[in-house]
Amino acid sequence: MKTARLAAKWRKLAEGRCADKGARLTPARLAAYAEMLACGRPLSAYELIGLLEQRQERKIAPLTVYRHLDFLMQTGLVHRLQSTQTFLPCDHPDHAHESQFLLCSSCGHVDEVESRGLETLLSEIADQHGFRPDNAVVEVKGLCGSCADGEQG
Amino acid sequence: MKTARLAAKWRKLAEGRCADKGARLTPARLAAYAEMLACGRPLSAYELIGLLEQRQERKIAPLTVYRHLDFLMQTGLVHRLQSTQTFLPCDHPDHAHESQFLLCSSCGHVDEVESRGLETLLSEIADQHGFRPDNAVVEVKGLCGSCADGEQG
DNA sequence: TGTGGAATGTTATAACATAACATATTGACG
DNA sequence: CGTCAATATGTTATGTTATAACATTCCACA
Repeated sequence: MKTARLAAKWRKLAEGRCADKGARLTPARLAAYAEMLACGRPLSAYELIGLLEQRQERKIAPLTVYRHLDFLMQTGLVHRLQSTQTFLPCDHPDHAHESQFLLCSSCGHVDEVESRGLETLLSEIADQHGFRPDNAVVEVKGLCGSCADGEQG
Repeated sequence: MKTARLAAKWRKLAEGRCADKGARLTPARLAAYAEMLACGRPLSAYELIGLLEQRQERKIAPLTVYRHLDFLMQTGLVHRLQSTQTFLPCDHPDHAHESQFLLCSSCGHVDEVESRGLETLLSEIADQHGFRPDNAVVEVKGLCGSCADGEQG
């Protein structure tokens, strides 16, 4: 199968993550992951299908790609952005974590950040409401540094 | 038009919000809003269509309802939950604000909370990354008080 | 009372996601 | 090695969410 090139470092990390869980990082799954890494921006499932079809010169059913995405999310290699219905490779695949995202509405760039402080505060807020939190979606829309600069000088 | 009953208090608030913006709270828009308030839980657009069709005994095109939802969101009367693709009437329609949500994955109940502290922290985090925030999606999934209690005694 | 902007109606289609079932691949184990 | 069970993939169809393009109606205001 013809796949996007994937730096050895990322591949090692991905294989490590899967091995930990007894999960199989098959060629098809790796191909989807590599394509996402190569792209460098969030992709919708159907954009990803398009890229993979182009690369592999064959039809791929949506379900196939959704299954790969589910797998990659379960292993923590990929995140889903709820506010744009897109998927993004994790920026810190070397450890499990909750993430927060800064989405630039101008250039589409997404920054993945980790703030223990924010997670703590969210827990406290939940607690105040008698709520037992499981996981939190935090997606901030705005302008990234470059776009904000460009806008006013 | 046959619409769900809407407490005078909410109606006043809604009319006030619209008047402020020179927006017209038409019967159809009011009907959609009333139906959502009457329901008491988040609704998908198509669920709302179903309820309205039942109430009014006629077909309603998706686009119609999406337009009403867009209007209600612009006026701040309704929020959209990104992680479930559903819509929920605002719990504090008497003032503009950013909201955070606690979504119970067991009973479906959603609590809308406001935390200035959280908003401040999000701003700080954005600032640290040279990001200029516009608005933030914060949706915490977990178990509400009743469901958490029920689960373990 | 006409007229222009806002709102709604109508039809069609795009975009996102999963169901149900068949087949193939893998790996553990006798 | 063979075979069985589990996992992964393929195929077809369908369900769900959302918008496009254009016609018509409503309503405030000159």
